[in-house]
Amino acid sequence: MKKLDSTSKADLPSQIAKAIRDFIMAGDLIVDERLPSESELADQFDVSRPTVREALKRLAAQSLIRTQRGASGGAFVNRLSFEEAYGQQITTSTLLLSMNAVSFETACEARYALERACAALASQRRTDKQLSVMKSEIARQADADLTDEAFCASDVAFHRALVDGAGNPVLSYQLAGAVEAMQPLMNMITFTERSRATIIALHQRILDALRNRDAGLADSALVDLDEYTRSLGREVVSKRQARTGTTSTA
Amino acid sequence: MKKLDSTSKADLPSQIAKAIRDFIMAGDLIVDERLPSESELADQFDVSRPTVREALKRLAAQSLIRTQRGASGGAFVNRLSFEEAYGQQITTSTLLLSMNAVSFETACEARYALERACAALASQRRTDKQLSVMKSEIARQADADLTDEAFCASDVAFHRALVDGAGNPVLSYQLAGAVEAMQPLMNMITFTERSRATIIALHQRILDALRNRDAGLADSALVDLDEYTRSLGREVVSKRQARTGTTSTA
DNA sequence: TTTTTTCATTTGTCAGACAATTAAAAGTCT
DNA sequence: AGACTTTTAATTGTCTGACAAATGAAAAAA
Repeated sequence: MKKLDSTSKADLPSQIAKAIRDFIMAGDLIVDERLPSESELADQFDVSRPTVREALKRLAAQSLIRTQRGASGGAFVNRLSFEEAYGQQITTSTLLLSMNAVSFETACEARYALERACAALASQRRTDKQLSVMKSEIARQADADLTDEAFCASDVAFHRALVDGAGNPVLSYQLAGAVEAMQPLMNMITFTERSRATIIALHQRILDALRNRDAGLADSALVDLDEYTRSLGREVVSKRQARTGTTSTA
Repeated sequence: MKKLDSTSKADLPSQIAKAIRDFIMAGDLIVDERLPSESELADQFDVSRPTVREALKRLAAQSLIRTQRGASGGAFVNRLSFEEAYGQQITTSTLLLSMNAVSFETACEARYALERACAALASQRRTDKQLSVMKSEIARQADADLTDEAFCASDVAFHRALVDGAGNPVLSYQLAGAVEAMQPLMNMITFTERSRATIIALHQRILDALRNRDAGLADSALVDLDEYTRSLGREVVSKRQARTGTTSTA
């Protein structure tokens, strides 16, 4: 049924995990189907149960399977939900950004490039509900008592509504990772009263454009927001360099 | 140092993995730093070594750590490469598309929306090397003996060069997942001689536009390619429905 | 000093055991 | 018969202990 490559130098759990993963991805195991028990798998692959367990844990870490204890328990092929996929994407993106020292400029550019693509679609398809979410987030952002973190969170919610306005779950999924992963970077930026007002005004321009289904205005507002966000980032970086003399970009 | 939430109902390896992952993501463990040995971790978390091992395997499955045997071996924080991130993104995206029955239309729309965003940047930044890659892929696609799979692979290579032309690794990373994940769907489409010629002509238009740094022409060529790809998809779906009477969208 | 050997450390794998959980089967009462 | 309770078997979760394999470092020999 399943076979291992005995010539491979990879450790056994990896090989077993790969074999099962290939099985699932090829469609030989469908969603909610039960895998053989750990003991049976151990027999099939001719390894011990702990080895099989490690392989299953690897798959569980990727949300490919879920396990259940009990009489009719076992490992089941998991229907990957968009939510779980978000989580993984965010984890991966966050690490990529933090470890590969992607510059704020690069991350910003990618984010707004994707958002502009969404805005073009959203200007056609946005629902009233999404407009009202954006409106209420703008109202929240105007609260002077808001902490920087809360301001950023509201910002994320606003942009999320914008992205969802495109009505394309694949785009929402792709972008969610980028936006969320950028939040630690965004949090490092200090939002003065003046910069908050500027951002809110730009948000309002985006909202108005979407309300009027004007893709061109939405795009130009996003371009301006892109440029403004980058200038804020540059400011923070230069200030820090002046203060510490470091050249880190992370 | 590290603590577990004893009130959580999640299994121990999950909690341990989360604790270590949070440690890494917070920057308390930097790249290439060595984690305590499995025995030491077992003592710290007050669990047995196999339990720790399962936790480490989960992290290894996410490419967060790598392990090495031997005297000075152990688990080390892994520098997540874009390549590894690609792999994970592709796995996740493929499963999402295959299991959540995203329609061909939706996937197509997302893909070309992202590509158009890249093309705008690529028209400014593309290098001669990327242009030559695109040119040679077009030449390959003109070979009538090419199998459909090889044609698709060449198509992916062409679009990859286009995306890389944007010079933004974050965008490349985001899009790689979408494009690769769509390949199984694309492979299902039968490419007639006529459709191949049409696609090649559109590729040529894109190449010419990028060569002349004309963002507008590149965009309109991609819009046309988007529309043409979707029409091919609709054709295949309607033919299949007529033949089998199924209404599946996957 | 250079090479070889030995050794301690660490992960990889295994075997076996017991606990916790759960659904189904068996039993019991009305 | 039907509803409820108890038992039971299956399965994963976790632990203990052990040995193999790899590997770098220290010790010994040339």
